[in-house]
Amino acid sequence: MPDVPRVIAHLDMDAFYASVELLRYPELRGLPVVIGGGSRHQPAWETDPATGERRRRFARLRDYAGRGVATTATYEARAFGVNSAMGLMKAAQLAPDAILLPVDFDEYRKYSRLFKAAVRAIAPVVEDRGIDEIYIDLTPVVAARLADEEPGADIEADAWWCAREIAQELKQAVRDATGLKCSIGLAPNKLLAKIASELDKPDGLTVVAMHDLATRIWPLPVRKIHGVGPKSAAKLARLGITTISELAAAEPDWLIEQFGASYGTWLHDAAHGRDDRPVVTHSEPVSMSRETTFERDLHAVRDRGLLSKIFTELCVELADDLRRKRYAGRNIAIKLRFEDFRTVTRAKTIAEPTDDPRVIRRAAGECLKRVDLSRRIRLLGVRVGALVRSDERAGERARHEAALFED
DNA sequence: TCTGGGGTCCTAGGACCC
DNA sequence: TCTGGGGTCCTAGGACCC
Repeated sequence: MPDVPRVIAHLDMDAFYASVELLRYPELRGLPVVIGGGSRHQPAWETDPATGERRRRFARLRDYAGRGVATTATYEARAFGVNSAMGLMKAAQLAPDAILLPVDFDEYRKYSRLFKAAVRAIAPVVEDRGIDEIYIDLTPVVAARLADEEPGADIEADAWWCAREIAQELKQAVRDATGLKCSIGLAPNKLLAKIASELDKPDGLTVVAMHDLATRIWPLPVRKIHGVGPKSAAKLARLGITTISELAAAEPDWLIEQFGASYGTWLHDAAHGRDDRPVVTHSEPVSMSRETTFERDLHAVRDRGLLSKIFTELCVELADDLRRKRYAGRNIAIKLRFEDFRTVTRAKTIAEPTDDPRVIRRAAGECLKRVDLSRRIRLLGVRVGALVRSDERAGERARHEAALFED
């Protein structure tokens, strides 16, 4: 095998949920469509009184009332300023005539499996980054294809050319398998690949090599770095840094002073495009949770019965999730969000991992007793952490019991 | 008429043990 | 009487991501 440079791809599905919905409702193509909210705005069939024609009736954003947010929007809706995570009430002000569709995760997961399988058939080293994006290590694929390269050839240039061809094949394979478009970024590492995939959305294919850093990456705002969120961006702005080039020019020692050793060092490396994280093909879950925001804020005393019912339901759903996926956990935690949006958590570690709804409910109930409940509550959540596989747990018990009889 | 739901990782501080 | 340092486990909160 020739010694090819490391080539990482980041593949991001374009407006994923919205695009899946357009496969189902092609008549909505070209219109502003927003996905989000509950399930009460399901499209319904109706008959046109004039023509007798059967057609679907879709909910409009202006008719929405509630606390939901937009999960995705088509590019036509984004043109009105609607973004994901925006409250639907606010989105309705910007685009009252936009179509509103409920989220259907089962359907999106189906398409997620399809596109990931299509990619793995070509390039098997894939890291899952949620339902609609993945990292792919193309290095072995490139190396295999350049195996016959003559010595002395420009391997570096050929590798990037080859990677671009593979990326084109990946886009076509995803399209064939799902009917959906994606954007791919190619770079020497995950950090740059992630930024690259966003540079030419939708349906993009962008290569960012190290020598493109100053021209393609440095002019961008710091917020484009995956790991710089609203808080850090605001703090950097207060310090006079808004672009990645300004961040790259900052003294590492000064960044460490401002942001601590770990984050400060990382910021400096990120601005210089340095990142050696591997593409991780397998990972185990750390925690599972269920939470719900109420339609109206609930009071611990006045709404006690309803609150208790919802609390138990969350525990039952969570236990079902754990059992279905064959996990159990020792750390039981609750989360509350109050009417003023302040969030508190309480946790309790129990002796043995559990997936039993009653055990979870009891431990969670004990956590709840440690919270001051004088304010009204808008969200309640339950989480189980410190997970182990249920089948391993049986093995662990057996080993533990066997150990008791040793010596 | 503000602000979902499901996650990961990090930090700081306290308890406890050696 | 005063005074150790390291390691592990745990909790609570927060930043960030999709």
